Amino acid sequence: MESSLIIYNTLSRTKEDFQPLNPPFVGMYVCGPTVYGDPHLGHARPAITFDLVFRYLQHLGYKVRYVRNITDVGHLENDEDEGEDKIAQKARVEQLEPMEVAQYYSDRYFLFMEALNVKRPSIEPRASGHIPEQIEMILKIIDAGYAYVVNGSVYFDVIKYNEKYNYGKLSGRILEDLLSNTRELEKQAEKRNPVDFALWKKAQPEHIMRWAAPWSEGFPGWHLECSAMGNKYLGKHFDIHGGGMDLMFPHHESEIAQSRIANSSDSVKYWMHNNMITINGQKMGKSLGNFITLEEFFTGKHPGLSQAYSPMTIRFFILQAHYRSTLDFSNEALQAAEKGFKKLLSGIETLRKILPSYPSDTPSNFNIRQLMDNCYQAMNDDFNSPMVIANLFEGVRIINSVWDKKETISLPDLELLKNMFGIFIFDILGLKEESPEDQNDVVKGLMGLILTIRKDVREKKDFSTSDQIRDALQNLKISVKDTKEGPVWTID
RNA sequence: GGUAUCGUGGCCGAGUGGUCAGGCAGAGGUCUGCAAAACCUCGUACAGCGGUUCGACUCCGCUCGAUACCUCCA
Repeated sequence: MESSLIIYNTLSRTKEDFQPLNPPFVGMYVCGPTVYGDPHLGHARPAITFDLVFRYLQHLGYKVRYVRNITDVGHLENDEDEGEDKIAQKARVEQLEPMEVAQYYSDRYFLFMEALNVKRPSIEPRASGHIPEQIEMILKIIDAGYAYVVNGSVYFDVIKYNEKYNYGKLSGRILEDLLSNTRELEKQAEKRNPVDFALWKKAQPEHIMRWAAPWSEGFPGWHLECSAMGNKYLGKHFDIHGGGMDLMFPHHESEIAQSRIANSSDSVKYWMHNNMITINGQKMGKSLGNFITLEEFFTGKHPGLSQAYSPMTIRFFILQAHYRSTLDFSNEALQAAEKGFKKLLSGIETLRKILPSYPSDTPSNFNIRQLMDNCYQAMNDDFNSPMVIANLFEGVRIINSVWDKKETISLPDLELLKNMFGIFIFDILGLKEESPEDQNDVVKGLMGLILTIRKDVREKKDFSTSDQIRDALQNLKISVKDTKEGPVWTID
């Protein structure tokens, strides 16, 4: 395959040619959700970003194994929790088993991801199902001399690691700076150094989620699950690791360190990070209390929302920005996305009705091949979906012009255009038509009857009655447009 | 304070050393009984100040501003 795909690698801070380690196979690991709360807009961005990557790599012919974890081993939320496990705390509040909570929110996550037309990854491993692998990894790191045990907990020795390797090569951090910025807290008294991170934590008595390990009954450190599961399903060295920019430090930096020591090998060739979604310029996050759940978006039931937004509107909105840019949420921006998406969809409908121009040797007066090349070039340039969308809108303009008989299109070009729209809109961008309402036969029959009556009065030039019917339908959220081919109605 | 990313027209958002993003909103026009849709035309946009250059929104420096991460824990 001669794709000239280039990917921005956070590790080098440059765009690099994408050369898989073992073509045509590609291994991709993406940090998934912590299932302790309802999925919100912040979950949608990485899911859609890497869904785009997954889809495009597959389109190019790669055999992709895409692994996205489910973090169901509880983690702390913020300093208001007193060292209590995220999931365990929620469980106590709701009087549920921790795994019941994890199950519930995983299901919710899958449900909303499906609504966003995000493809299920090849493997969705759970951290709780990979405790032995994580313990094994810790043993390797201890054997290699880069971890130490204190009171049943195990910590990674960052200082020692940094003597030989570079702790900070991903995030641009410099260890000396990190050290000078840290202060001593009694909580971290077990650590030899504040920059060290936990591989295994001994569980406190109130901690519900716990597993037996050589050092104590406890639970694995947060960074470990991704390293262990990535290693298990993709091997020591794999192609792509993705996640949100907020995970770059310390999470991914620490993953690099652990894997390097445990596997005696670099773990990841290309690091990809999607940027954040902001709301009023601020990161959207649970701990900030400014997040809007996906369910609230879909139903419109949130004080900050002036209306409901469909899953495909959200998806289109996200794809209209490049994944490495911040994307600021507002009702205005989302409404613009909704209208733009509708325009794109109506372009597709028109495309289905278009016939090639007559006579059959009439040439097209525009270049479809060029348009398609532009789309591929945009995708090849670090997955530039906004550029693809811009070219699709150029396609919509052509479609409408041909429909209005203002431009001509040849049969081969028409086929090419249909092909292009199918590939880019549905296969690669993963958008789909939202059949807004399953109109039953009664509705269809009634509308047919009403529009026939309206047609009759229009022919008699009784426009006041005609407009009265149209206005009344509009009040019922039914729009009627009089086209050359007759009236067309849609439910808004 | 450190690290990183970024500051584009009313809004969202691409991109480039010297002709074009695109969407939404707005103005005018064509079409239409009207409306809608569609099509055509229209906007002294690139935070500020210097520098490099024949030429910078695009490269370099500084200033200002924004956001994320930088303590525990994940």
